[in-house]
Amino acid sequence: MITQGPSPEDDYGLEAIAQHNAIHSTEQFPPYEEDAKGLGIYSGSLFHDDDQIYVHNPPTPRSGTASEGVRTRSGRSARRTDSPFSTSKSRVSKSPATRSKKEKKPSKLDKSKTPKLTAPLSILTKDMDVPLKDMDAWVHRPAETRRKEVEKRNGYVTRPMNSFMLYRSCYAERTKQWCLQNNHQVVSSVSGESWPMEPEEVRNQFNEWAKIERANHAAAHPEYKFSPSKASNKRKKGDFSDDEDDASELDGDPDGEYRGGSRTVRQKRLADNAAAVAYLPSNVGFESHPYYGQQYEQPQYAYTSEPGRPLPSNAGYDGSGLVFNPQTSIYVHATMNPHPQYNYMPAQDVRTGGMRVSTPSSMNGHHQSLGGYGLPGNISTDDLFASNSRTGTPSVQAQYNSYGQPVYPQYHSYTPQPAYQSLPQHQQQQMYEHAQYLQQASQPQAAIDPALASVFEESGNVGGGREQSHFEDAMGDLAGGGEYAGMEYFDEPTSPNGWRRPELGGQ
DNA sequence: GAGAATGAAAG
DNA sequence: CTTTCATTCTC
Repeated sequence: MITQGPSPEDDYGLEAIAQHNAIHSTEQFPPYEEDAKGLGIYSGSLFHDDDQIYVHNPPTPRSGTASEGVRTRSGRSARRTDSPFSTSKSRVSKSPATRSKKEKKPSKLDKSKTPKLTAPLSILTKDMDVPLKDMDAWVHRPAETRRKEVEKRNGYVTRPMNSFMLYRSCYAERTKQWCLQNNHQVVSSVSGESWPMEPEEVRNQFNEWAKIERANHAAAHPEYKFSPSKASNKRKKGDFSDDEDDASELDGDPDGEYRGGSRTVRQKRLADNAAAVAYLPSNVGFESHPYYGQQYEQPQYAYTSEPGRPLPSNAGYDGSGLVFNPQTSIYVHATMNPHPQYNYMPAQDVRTGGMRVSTPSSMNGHHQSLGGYGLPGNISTDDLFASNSRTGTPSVQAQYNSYGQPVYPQYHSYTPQPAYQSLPQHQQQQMYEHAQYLQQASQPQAAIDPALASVFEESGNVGGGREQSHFEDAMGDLAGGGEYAGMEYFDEPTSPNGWRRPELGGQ
């Protein structure tokens, strides 16, 4: 991260926006050298929230000596996203003394392949024709489908994807297109960089999906238990006990010889999943159910999870806040918002008076409006049609996937105003400014005059004739080494995304 | 408990 | 190999 990159003088024509950012960011922050080209993500758009200004603070590996959080296997310091759904007790503190291993991994990935993003992928790729993967449909795959996948893998049960994996998968195609390469190392890298930049609502949405995915995965494979292989033998060749022990504890399934040692399915520890199974209907078999016939017609997504409030007879919920639909044997959505104070979107879809929802993902308790971020789901038809008329795209109609769920092409552009209508004046202003900055950050060219952004959009330069790749556009100063100009990183952010008030002198 | 290790996708 | 996060294993 801190690595002194080539520090090229060429700034890919991003001087304008860089200066713009610098103007805003250097006022209250010690000016870094990299600031000029730092392309501070949100630096210019100090995000106001009730008189509080938040600054996105990417991790600073060097400075974060106190407690910089988790480190990945590769030694990189993991960003603190503070997943609201993390069941594990914050694995936050990382003792500074424990740098026994490699403090930092050089990362063989070529630096030139790790572009510095100016905005999250949800913004950068919002106008691309490449459709996003319908993660909502994915996480709602019926158990039957899931079991077929297992059979296809010769009985191997994979782990459910976590929020980031879902995110990465969702944007993989667009990311590849955006970077103009098929290297998934790059996709992962870019996704990893984009993930902490994503707005709260976006990450919350993927956290929701991850939660749903986990629940449906557990429902489809009640006997599954994650059991990582003890193949730490690779490293500690010393304590090479044996992996035959694992074989002994196997339930004796015939199909277990494929992947070395890794037994992911154990029948013995059903108790561990008892909590998850407890609220399941007795007929967990559910092979004969037509999955999504009426699932989304039913109003169970309007339920709240207030403890004392009974749920309708056709729904139940567990401690995780997911609603289980017995008719489909599928978990639908979470009903609780663990961090409501971080939502700057209204609790209801103000565009529709909270009445209409387009996809189940918007049926959760959050009622987030993510259409602007190009996420599948949460896109009202109003947005689609409005965008349709704006962009001139041929009829944008909801199509349905094999699960009977609507899948919307992502033709719409970010039109934040409609979502703000019913908000208080000051909130409208906040969100508008925030959106404007994101919009601007996604289009460095438009930094000359943000008003021209719409012209850019409608000029139809998205799909075909782009002479220069986004990849290069967004490649910032590599010398920055991952630091955003004038930013401070707090090890204990006041919000899950690392946003925090800079306060006065701060640090 | 903390920290290390694994594995989810994918080409 | 590459990413973050969830989970389990190991001291």
